[in-house]
Amino acid sequence: MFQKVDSKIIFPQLEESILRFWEEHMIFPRSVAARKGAPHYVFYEGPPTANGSPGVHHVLSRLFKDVICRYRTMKGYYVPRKAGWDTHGLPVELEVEHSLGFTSKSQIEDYGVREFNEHCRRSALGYIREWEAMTRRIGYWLDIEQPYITMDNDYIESCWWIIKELWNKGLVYQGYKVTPHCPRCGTSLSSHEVALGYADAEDPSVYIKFKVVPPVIASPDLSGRGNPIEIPRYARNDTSCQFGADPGLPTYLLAWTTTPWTLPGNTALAVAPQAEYSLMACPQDYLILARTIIDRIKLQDYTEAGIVSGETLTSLRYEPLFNPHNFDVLRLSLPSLNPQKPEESLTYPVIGADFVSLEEGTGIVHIAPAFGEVDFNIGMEKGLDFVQPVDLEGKISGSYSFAAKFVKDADPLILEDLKLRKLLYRSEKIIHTYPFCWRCDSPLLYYAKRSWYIKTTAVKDRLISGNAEINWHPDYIKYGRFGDWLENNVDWAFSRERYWGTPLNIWRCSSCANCECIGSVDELKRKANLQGLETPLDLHRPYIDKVFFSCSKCGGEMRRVPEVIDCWFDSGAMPIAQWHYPFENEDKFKENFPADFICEAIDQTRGWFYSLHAIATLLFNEPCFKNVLCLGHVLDAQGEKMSKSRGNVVDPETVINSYGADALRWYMLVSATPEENHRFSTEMVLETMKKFLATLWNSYSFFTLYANIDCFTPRSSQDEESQSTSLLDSWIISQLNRLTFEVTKALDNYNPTSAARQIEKFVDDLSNWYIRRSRRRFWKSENDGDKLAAYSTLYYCLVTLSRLLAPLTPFIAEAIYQNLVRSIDPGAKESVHLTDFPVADEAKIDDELNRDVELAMKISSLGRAARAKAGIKVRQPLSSMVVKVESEEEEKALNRLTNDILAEVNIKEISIVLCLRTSDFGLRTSSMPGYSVAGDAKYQVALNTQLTPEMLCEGMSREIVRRLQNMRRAAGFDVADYIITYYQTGEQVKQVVLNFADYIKQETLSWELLDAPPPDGAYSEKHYISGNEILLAISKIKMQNAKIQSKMQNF
RNA sequence: GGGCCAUUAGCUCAGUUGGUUAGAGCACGGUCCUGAUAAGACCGGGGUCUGUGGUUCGAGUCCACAAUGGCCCA
Repeated sequence: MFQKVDSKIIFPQLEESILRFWEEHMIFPRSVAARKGAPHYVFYEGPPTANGSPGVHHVLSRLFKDVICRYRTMKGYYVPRKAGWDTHGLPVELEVEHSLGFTSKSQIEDYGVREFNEHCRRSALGYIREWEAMTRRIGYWLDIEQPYITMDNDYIESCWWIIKELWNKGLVYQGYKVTPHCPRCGTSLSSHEVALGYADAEDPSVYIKFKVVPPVIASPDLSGRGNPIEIPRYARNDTSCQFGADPGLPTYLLAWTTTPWTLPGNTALAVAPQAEYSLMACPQDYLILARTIIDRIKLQDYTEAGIVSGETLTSLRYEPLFNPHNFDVLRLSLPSLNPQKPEESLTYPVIGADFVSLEEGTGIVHIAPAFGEVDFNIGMEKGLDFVQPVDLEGKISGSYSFAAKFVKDADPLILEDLKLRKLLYRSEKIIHTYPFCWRCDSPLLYYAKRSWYIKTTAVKDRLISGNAEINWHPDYIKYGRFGDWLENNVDWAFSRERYWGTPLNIWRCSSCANCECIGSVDELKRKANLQGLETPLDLHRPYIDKVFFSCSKCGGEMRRVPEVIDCWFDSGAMPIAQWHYPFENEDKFKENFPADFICEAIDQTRGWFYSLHAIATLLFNEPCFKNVLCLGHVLDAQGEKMSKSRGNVVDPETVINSYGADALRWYMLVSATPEENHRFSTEMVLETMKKFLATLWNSYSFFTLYANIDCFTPRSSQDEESQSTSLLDSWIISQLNRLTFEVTKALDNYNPTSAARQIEKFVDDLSNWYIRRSRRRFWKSENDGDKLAAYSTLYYCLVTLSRLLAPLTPFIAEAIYQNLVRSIDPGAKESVHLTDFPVADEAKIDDELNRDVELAMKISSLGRAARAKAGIKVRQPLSSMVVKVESEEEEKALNRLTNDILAEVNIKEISIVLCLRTSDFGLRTSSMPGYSVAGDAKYQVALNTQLTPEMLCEGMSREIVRRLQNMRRAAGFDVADYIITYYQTGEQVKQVVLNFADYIKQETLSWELLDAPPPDGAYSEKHYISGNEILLAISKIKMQNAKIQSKMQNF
C-alpha cells in the first residue's frame, strides 16, 4: 500500500519535512560521496558578498547552479560543492558605516580601525548565516559546513602567495594614474565598479575665456616673452579685420567644460592641430574657437576676423584663470612631480592633441592633469604643470574664495567669480551621463593618485586565446561582451585605500624606499628584526600595520604600504585560495582545477568571470573554467532592477512560505530563458504552482488513490507497460522516452529552462490525455491485464518523472519517490537524489505514434468545437462524425485511434474522408442538413447532430449518473463506498433508469436502484433532467471494502 | 557617446531553415466536462508582431536606421 496522498497539499510543509529527511539521513553528503572515484565534475561557487540579506533575485543563480550540479551527480559524476563567502571590501564596509552612521573615512579612523573591522567581521558573519538559511530552504545543495571565507587568514595567505608570484614575475607595479575616486568612500574604484554607477546628471555647461598673453595682435615691442605671434592672414582681402587693427583689445581662447571645479587645476588648453580655428571679433575683444563650431555656438555680435590652423595656435600661451601660487596651492611639474617656484606672471601653453573633438565644445579643450586620465597622460607626455586644488574628500583646498566647499557645491561660486572677471562667456545646463559611486551615489572624481597595478596587459594575448577554449552559454558572450572586454584590456588597479580587506602584502623601507613583497606568514616571520606580529594571528588591519622589520638593503624600517586589495581579487583567487594552496591541499587544488562549470549573472563578465580568468592566466597561463552559464537578472514586476536602495527587493522566505521552494524554482526555470531578464511577480509563482506542480501532484494523488483500492504493487524488475497492447500506454511511454532524451540533451547543454518546459508539456499530456483517457481502465471492476498495464504505465511514468525532476524540483521529486518507490522497495536507494538519472530508451520512442495521437487530440478538439457550435453538450451521445484528412497516413492514424476520439467526442461512429482540398470537403459538408462543422486550415470535421429517442435516453442516463456522482461527493462518501440509490420520478425518467440500470449501478457503485422514498439518514436532492423532476437519495451500505476484498481475491 | 541583448494579445511568454488564417498560459465574458485535479475542454473579445525603410514571389523571422527597456563600456 502506498501512503494516502491528499490532493490538497501544502507544499511548504511538505518541503520542510523533506528538508529534515535530507538532513537526518545526510542525503546531500552521501549523494556526493557515493560518486567518489567517478569522473570529477568541478564546480566553483562564486561567493556572494555578505553585505546584505538575500533577496529573491539572489535565488536565480543559486538555483541554476543547483540544477546543473544535481543533474551531473545523478549522471554519475563526482561533484563536490564547496560554499564560499565574499566577506571583504567596500560593500561590507559601507554596510557597517551605514549602521554606525558614518559618512566619511575620517570618522572610521577616529572610531578606530580595529573596532571598525571587528564590526565588518561580525556583519559579514551575520549575513552569511542568513544566506545559509536561504540556501538551505531553496534546496540548494552546497557544502556550507566547510566553506571558503575570504576573510580567513588562510585565504588571505593564499592571496599573498599569488601576489608574490606576480611580483616575482614583475607584474606588480605602482603607477601614478588617474583613477575614478569616490570622495565619500575615499578610495579609487576599479573600472568595473565605476561601470555600476553611471547615471544621468544635470551639470553646468560653460564656455570659459582664457586670455592669450601676449595678445595675438600685439605689436612686437609689446611682447613680454618669446616671439610675438604672427597669425597668418588668409587671402580674404578683408582689410578692416586685419590682425593688429586694434592692438589694445584682448584675445581669448574659448573652451568648454561641464566641470567648473576642475578649472583651478587647468594647466593647458588643447587644440586639434589639423583643424581650422576662427578669430572672431567684436568691439571689445577677440575670441578663438574651432571654425566648424561657430554656427552651433551662435556668437552674438562677433564677426569672423580671420582663420588660423590649430597647429599655429600651439605656439600661444595664456594666463591662468587661477594662478595656484596666489591661492596656496602647489604647482608641480610632470613627469617628475617636482614643486615649481611661485611665478607672478605665470602662463600655460596651448598644445596640440589628437583627441580634441570638433563634435562638441569649442574645439579647444581645457586640460587639468590632476583630473582625467586623458589630461594626465598628455601632461606626462608634454611635461605640463600639475595642479591639484582638490583633496581626497572632494573639497577644494587652498585659499580660494570657494575653498573648503565640496567640488559640486563650488561650481556656482567658481562661475560667479569668473563672471565677475568677465571670463565666463556663457553658462548653461546639460544633462549627460556621469559616473557616481555604485555604493554611495557620490559623484566620482577622476583623480590622479598613486595606485598599485597588476600588469594584465602583459598576458592580454593569452587572456584572449584562453577565452577561445571556454564554452559560454549563451555563446554570444564569448566574442561579444567578454571578448570585447579582453580586447580592450587595461592593467588592473587592484589596491584600495580602505580598511576591511586583504592587506596588500608589500613592505616599503622608510629610509631607502626599497619594496618587498611577502608571500607567506612564514616568510614574514623569518624577516630580520621582525616586530609587532601578535598572537593570535590576524592578518587584517590594523594588526598587520604594526608589523615591521629591517630593510635588507639599508637596515631601515620596512613598513607595510597602507592599501588593501580589491575584493574582486579575493574572489578571483578562489580556485587557489579556497584550498589554502600552495601551503596545503595540493592534491585538492589539482583535482579541482580547472572548473567544469561556473554560473553567475551577466554582470559578472567584468567582475568574477574576469578576475578568475585574469588570475588563472597570470599564474598558470590557462583558463580556469570550461563552461560558464551566464544568467539574466531578476527584475521586479515593473521591469526595474531589484536593489535595496529602490526598496523593491522581494524576500524569498515570503514567497516560499506561501507556495514553496519548488514553485519558486519552477517559476524561475520556466518563466524566461536563462540569459534573459526575469520579471518577478509573486502572482506568477502561484500561477506556475497551479499549472504545473498541482497538476503533477494530482496525477500522483490519483494514482495512489486507485492503486491502493486495487492493491496494485509494481513488480520492479518487470515492466508490464512494455508488454501492454494499449496504444495509449505505448504512446505515453514513447513520450516519456522522448522527454528523457530531450531533457538530457537540454541539461547537457546547460539549458534547464528548455528541460523544464518540456517536462511541463509532458505532465500536461499525462494528466489531460493519458489519465483522462485511461480513467475507465482504472475504474473498471475486472482486474485484467489491461488494468495492470495502465497502473504499471502510470507508475513507471511517475517514478521516471520524479527522477527527471529531481535536479529541478528536488522536494516534490523526493516526495513522490519516497512514496512510490521507497515505501514498497526497501532495497531501493534511500533518496531519489541517490539514484541515476533516467536514460532514454530510444527504441521506445515512436514518433509516428506521437504525431498520430497529436492528430487524434486535434480532431477531438474540433469535434468538441462542432458540438459547442450546435449547442449540444458532450454528455449527450451523438451518432457519428465525418472527419476530413489530407493523407493516407493521417487516415491510418485516426483509424487506429478511433476509440479515443469516439470517447472524447461521445459519438458512436466516425467516418474518415480522404480529400486533398479543404474547400471540397467544406462544400460537401456545409450543405449537409443536420451537421455541425468545425475546422481549421488543415482539418475539418462534420458532426451529425440528429438525435434519436434512444440517444436522448442515453444522454439522460449519463445525466443521472453525474448527479449521483456529485451527490456522493457532497455526502462525503469515499470513492470506493457502495451505496443504495433511491429515486422517485415520472414515467419517462423511470424508463431511462430501468433501461440503463446496469450502467448507472456500475458507475455510481450502487448496489441497488430502488424506486422508493428515501429512508431516514439518506442524502437526498431534487433534480430536474430535461424538464423532468426526479428525487434522488443515496445511503452508504456497510461494505466499504467490498470492492477491495473482491479485487484482492482476483490478484 | 559606444557595444551586447530584448521588444509578439491587458499580463507572462512560445513561434524551427523566411512559406496557408501568428500561438499558449493567466486575466475577462459565455458554454461545457468532471468522484484525481489549486484542474480541464470549447467559444468569444483582445495583435499596426515597437516604428520606418529595404531585400524577397513571400518577412514576426533577414538587413539598415530609429525608439524603449535591461546589462556592459566610456
